[in-house]
Amino acid sequence: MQVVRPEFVPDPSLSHDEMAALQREIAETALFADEIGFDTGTVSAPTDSGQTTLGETDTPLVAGVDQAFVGDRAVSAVVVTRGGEVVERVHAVEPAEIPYIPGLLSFREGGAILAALDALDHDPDVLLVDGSGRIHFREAGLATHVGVTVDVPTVGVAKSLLCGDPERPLDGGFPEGTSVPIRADDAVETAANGTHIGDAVQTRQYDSPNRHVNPLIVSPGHRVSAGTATELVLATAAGYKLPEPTRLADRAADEAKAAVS
DNA sequence: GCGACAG
DNA sequence: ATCTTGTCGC
Repeated sequence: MQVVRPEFVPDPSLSHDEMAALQREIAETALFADEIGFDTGTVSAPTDSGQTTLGETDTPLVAGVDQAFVGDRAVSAVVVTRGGEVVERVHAVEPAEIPYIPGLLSFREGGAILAALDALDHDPDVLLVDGSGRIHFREAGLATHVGVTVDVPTVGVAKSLLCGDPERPLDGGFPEGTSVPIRADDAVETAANGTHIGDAVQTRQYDSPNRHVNPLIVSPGHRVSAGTATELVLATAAGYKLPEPTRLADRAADEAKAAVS
């Protein structure tokens, strides 16, 4: 898939202020409401009702995106799935021009992700990107930046909270299948306090009282609402904390990294 | 100045 | 993200 908005391709040579300014533009261009070309109810993980039904060419393509690093190089892997089955896997290696800076992650990893997406033969209906989307200081996290640049629906799937106020403490997690709203606070400079910017989502939980799993932090990237983002993550989870497309991309990134090392 | 911060 | 063995609990 190709870049649709060249002006938003992450440029690592920009100053921090210019990066922040670009993110504000991206956030204004982003759509945090549903504009997806498929039915959320048709999305599923492998372990649901057996395997994929014969020839489900109508089932949406859900891709997982994840990165690994080798020295100063970023390895981005994209795994496209349909009904829980792998349809395509690609990866790209690009130099990581700048260090990790909270709030500016897309300028470090974005280039490698766009390169990997460019190598794709299939055009995913939605991308599950590791990191934040709308849950970001300027509502323009990695998932939002990538989604707006290629104009494809994206969901941010993070393992920890960057900013925002969870409606309830996240420590200890919640019952499996549950989600808790995360609202904008003073750290989110572009949104009014209280705005629903994402959810803490419990894709997995233990039954025993002396062991628990912390929730995933899910937020809209582009062209999806908070509710749909959470729904998609829960629908593609298959017994593990990470949704299946993300897990597969995780593994693919590690394998590609090993091959590059 | 202090705190807080995805991957 | 990455560096890494054992270890606690199902």
